[in-house]
Amino acid sequence: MGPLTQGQVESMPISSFVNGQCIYSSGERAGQAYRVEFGAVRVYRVLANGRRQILAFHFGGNWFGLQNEDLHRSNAEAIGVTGVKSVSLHEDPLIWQGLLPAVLENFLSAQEHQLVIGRQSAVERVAAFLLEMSDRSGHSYRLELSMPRVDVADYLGLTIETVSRSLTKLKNKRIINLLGARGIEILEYRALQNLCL
Amino acid sequence: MGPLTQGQVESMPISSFVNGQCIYSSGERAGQAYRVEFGAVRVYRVLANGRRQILAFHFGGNWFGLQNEDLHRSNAEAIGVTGVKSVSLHEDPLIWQGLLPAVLENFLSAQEHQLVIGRQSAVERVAAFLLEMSDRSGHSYRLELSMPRVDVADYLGLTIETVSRSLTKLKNKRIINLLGARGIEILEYRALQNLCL
DNA sequence: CGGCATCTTGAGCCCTGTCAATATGTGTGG
DNA sequence: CCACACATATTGACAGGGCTCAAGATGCCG
Repeated sequence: MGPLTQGQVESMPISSFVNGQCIYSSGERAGQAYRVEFGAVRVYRVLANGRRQILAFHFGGNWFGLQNEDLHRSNAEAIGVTGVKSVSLHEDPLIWQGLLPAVLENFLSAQEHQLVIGRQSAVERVAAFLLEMSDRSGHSYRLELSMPRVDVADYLGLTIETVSRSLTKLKNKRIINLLGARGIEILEYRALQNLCL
Repeated sequence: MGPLTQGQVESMPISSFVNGQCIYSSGERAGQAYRVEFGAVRVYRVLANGRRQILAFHFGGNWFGLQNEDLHRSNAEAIGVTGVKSVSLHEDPLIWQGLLPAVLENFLSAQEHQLVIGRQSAVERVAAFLLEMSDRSGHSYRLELSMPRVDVADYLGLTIETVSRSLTKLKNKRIINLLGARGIEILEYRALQNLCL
């Protein structure tokens, strides 16, 4: 991803996390950039009343935790067994050059997601989510979601019940198939795309 | 903002735009970074069915249009009479160094906004919006919104009717006062903050 | 002062959240 | 390999917040 950081990152050891383990949390001192090696990561924020919004999911190769400020404003947790490499942002100011593409990518994803949660209905959001997951796992038609329904809901700004109902609707329309609790089979890729228009 | 770009930008001429005029639009060739000199800018995307989501508002000093890809994915329009300076991103690759803080700032704003449109009710969104506008105009208690209701609605993922009703609710609670169509007087700053928790 | 855009208010409905019960799946220990 | 227990997911009934459609009010500019 970042050409300049390539060597510096590759030489770092992998930190391993178990399911649900915190990688960093809000209020902590920042100063590291992280890259997922295996597994998955959720980055989220919580409102005072307990409502949670997942800002992004990160999978193998994705960078996260990129920020200038000294304190973290969000939390990052492992989803399942997860490996992460990290580099310090303070030591070498030039490190940012290599990370810029990653920052822009994260920024673009955030904007993309604004559109989904701002202007789409429940089924449309779920459809968009399935497409995103499919695309990020190499456009595969069969995939295992790495996160539970709660995470999907908090990512899409919905409740787990609505997510579940939306999935059922898509299943009844023969657009997808549900394989167990986490498995998804996409039967009509185009139909999903049409829902996101 | 960007120390390295300071000189290069200052020497650029100001391009002027009238209300509603397009600065760039989706599909166009990118390659410029823009900075608002006076006036305001809305950056938005439109879904195929016509639904619009405003991703961000930009005011004096704010950078926008920052992206790596060759094509724009969003539209930028002037709100009122607006002046903009721009620098080319291709000529000098080092230009990005100075722009990095601006990118991170835009990224952070996008995340902040995800929380608002993902997990807050109508009144809460409007309250958050008023606070944002107040903060960005120097924490003033009296302000003139530079954009019409439809822009506020498309920014917050609501309809103009709901925005209007939410403002009325805040007025009835003596938290704000409405001064004409665009004027806002904040009576209870803390009350607004409490709504956004 | 008149005309038009913008904003507000009202009535009704639908989508999604809430609360509650049931079902499914997973992992552990016998 | 099965039984049990717990976590996770689905389904149902109901209520409420926000959207839609429609009318009226306000403000702005010529």
